[in-house]
Amino acid sequence: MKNKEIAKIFYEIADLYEMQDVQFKPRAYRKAAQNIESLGKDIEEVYEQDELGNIPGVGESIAEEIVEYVETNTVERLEKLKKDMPIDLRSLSSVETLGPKKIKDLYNELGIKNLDDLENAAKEGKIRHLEGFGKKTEENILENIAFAREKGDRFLLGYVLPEAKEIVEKLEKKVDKIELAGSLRRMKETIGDVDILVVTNKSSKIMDYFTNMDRVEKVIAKGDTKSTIRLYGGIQVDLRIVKNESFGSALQYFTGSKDHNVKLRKIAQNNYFKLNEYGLFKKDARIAGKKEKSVYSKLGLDWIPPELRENRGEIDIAKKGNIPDLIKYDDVKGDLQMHSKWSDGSNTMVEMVEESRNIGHSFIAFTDHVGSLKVAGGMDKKEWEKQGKKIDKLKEKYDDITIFHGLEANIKKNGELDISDSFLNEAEVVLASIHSSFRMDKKEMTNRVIKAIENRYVNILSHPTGRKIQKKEAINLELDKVFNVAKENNVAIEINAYPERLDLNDVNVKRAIDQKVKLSIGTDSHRKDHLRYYKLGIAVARRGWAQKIDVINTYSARNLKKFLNK
DNA sequence: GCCGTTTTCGGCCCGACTGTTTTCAGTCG
Ligand SMILES: Nc1nc2c(ncn2[C@H]2C[C@H](O)[C@@H](COP(=O)(O)OP(=O)(O)OP(=O)(O)O)O2)c(=O)[nH]1
Ligand SMILES: [Mg+2]
Ligand SMILES: [Mg+2]
Ligand SMILES: [Zn+2]
Repeated sequence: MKNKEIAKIFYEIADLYEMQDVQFKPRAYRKAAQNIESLGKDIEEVYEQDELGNIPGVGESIAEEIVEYVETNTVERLEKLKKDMPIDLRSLSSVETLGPKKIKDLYNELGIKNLDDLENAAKEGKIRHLEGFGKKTEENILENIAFAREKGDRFLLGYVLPEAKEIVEKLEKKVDKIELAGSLRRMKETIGDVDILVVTNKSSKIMDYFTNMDRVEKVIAKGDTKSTIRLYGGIQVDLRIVKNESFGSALQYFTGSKDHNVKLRKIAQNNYFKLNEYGLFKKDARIAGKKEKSVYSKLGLDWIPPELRENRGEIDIAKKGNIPDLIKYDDVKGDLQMHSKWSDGSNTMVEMVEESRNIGHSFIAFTDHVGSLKVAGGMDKKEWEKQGKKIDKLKEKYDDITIFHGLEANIKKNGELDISDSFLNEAEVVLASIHSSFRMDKKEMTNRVIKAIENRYVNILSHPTGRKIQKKEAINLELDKVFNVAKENNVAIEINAYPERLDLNDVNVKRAIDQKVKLSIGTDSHRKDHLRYYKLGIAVARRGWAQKIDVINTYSARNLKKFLNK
């Protein structure tokens, strides 16, 4: 898949055009880049089918450049732009307060190309003399370079969410209303910062409190309606305060995404309205603002669940009144992947069951590793049967939760599973997954996975693409073929809910839904506190437009048994 | 550069905070 590479090229072109003060092209290139990134389809396939023009935001000239890249591995336009501006734009932009205009001036006036150049110039006091710069600007730059150097990737949803909720709890008692917004409310898999919306009439007091909390490393900005802080550990938090009359429109604004907002505001314009965080206005009259729902309805749209607000077609569907009833966070009745001490988990089965009951699950499956995966404590048949005896006891002990005795088998290089049929036949749930030989030709890999799915004992294809966010690329797989075969064989595709996996991801869930293949949520818990991550799985399902019927975890234990006894 | 139930050419979202300015540009949300 060259989607990411190509998107990166177009983002870079956008940035370079922006520095040259070229109008609107940056927007066009960014939009194309985003749509290529979230295509959910291999762009080379689209190229082969000669359908590049069907990608939103891709017109004649960008399509030509995609062709150019696929065929020559380079895009002339970018090479030329880079020659004119041979600087490390990425690292310079990562310095807070440095944007395209300042970076351009710094290069033109002082020849600054990278962070080292920047640091030297600032230390030598050269920057303060430039027009539009000053002493304070120079000091800020120097201060921010250090953070830019150590700043890492975006944060994982599963790890930020609890921290964000802690901050909300601290503020909650002091304000009238509070809500998480931004990418956290949209439940995006990675999070750039924490965005919090508040209603209060004691704005300056709250801002004082917010900017003086424990763990605040730096106050980046502070005003009456908006402040930004950075906590130790690098997480940035934005706080926005509005009056109650604007709560709904502010929540709409602050939830985003940016592109979703821009499109809504365009629709408002077309209706001779104006939309901003303070409300929807007809002339000077506020016709919506208190409730988010009325902002959408006054624009002629269904209310859109935050998870869908990525400007990937949801607005057109809302206009037609066709937003589906997505799976809800309390629709899921159980967890279909977890490990215990019997393989590589760190809690006992009793502890896992107790915690699952606390969560409110009505069924769970133990899916400990079996077979050749010895590093993960892979059990042989005898040991797994011993585990079964224990599970029988647990089944007797607990009458409020159904426990399935499952297993996670490995898909060998040739597509066979690494345990015998008689072993597979004993399990109530069979997960199949790839744990080795990740690098294979796309066709070979697809055949390998399909062969596993066609195994009559397999119920769930687990962590189907093997990606780990920011750590490991997805395997080469023709997902559409895999989904098709899975559907025919009554195999569910997993949404692995572990924070760094989230595999399938949102766009691939959408493709699965389109093919009507069933989905299974499993936390892949290796400790009892991982069990809470099932909500991340639901979030991914929602972001992929899944409804209740698409997800087998919403079945009653009875109906789930039927599905598993295929 | 892209796009269209107001357009195939003329627009392209709208506002807060900071530092540099003497009325606003740049960056960010
Ligand atoms: N109308 C409008 N809204 C914006 C713009 N930039 C940001 N917003 C809104 C929508 C965003 O979801 C929200 C919060 O901004 P963030 O920069 O934190 O983005 P977001 O949380 O979506 O993603 P993140 O994970 O933080 O990178 O503010 C903009 O340029 N125009
Ligand atoms: Mg954010
Ligand atoms: Mg933010
Ligand atoms: Zn494991």
